[in-house]
Amino acid sequence: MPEGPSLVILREKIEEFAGRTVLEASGLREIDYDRITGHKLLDVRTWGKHLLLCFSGFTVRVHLMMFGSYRINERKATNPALRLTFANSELNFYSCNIKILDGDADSIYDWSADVMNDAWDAKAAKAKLKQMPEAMVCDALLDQNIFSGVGNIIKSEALYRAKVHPESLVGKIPTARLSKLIEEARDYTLQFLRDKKKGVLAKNWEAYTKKICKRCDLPIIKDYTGKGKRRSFFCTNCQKLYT
DNA sequence: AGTCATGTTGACGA
DNA sequence: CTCGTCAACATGAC
Repeated sequence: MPEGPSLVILREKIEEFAGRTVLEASGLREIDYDRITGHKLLDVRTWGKHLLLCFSGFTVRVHLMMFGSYRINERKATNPALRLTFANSELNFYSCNIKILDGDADSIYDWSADVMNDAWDAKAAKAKLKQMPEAMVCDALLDQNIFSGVGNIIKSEALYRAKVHPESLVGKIPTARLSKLIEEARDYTLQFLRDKKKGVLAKNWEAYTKKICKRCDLPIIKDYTGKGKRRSFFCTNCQKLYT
């Protein structure tokens, strides 16, 4: 379920809960739910794949990890990791990592690292990449401190669109090509959001899960790349390997 | 039924 | 200390 755009969709669905007071907080995790109970939800934000429920002086971070799900004014059969009960409404988060962070979200998060955020700063991303020349670019794209919100689908799509092989070393990629990749990461992430809303996400994949390269008709390679050994889909003919 | 997957952290041993 | 590997969490599609 969760790459950055999916979290934006979640945020948009529950934004209307901002301003309401939590009558009761409960769930399966080992956190202090009582700290939330009785407080007014001030804002709903996201930072990459993090959903941030903002209260005065603290922030509840919800991370859906790989299998997380949620229900709004509905319940699944299983117990939630977090349930927030409001007057006549409730939010349920299942199989999520839940953490209460001290302080306001603005003091914790660097919004310019979030590919989904208006404050996204491509130059800052490039500067961070320059600091890790020996890293494989497939790993760098999944680094949430650089490309917060980018996940494994966006990784393969951005690399394919920028014509860069996933196992390329960051420091060996020509600077113009690196800028192109950063731009594609941002642009495809925004397309992901539009496509998902329209229900055409998978239809517009050009590399992820594909078998044949639409550009050259040669096979798309599926391999587990980088330190993370995460699956990558790429065309060795169209995507240049910089080493 | 077994395998795999849009994610991340922490333990452990070499 | 650091690196790599594995385990853990947990759900649903095929």
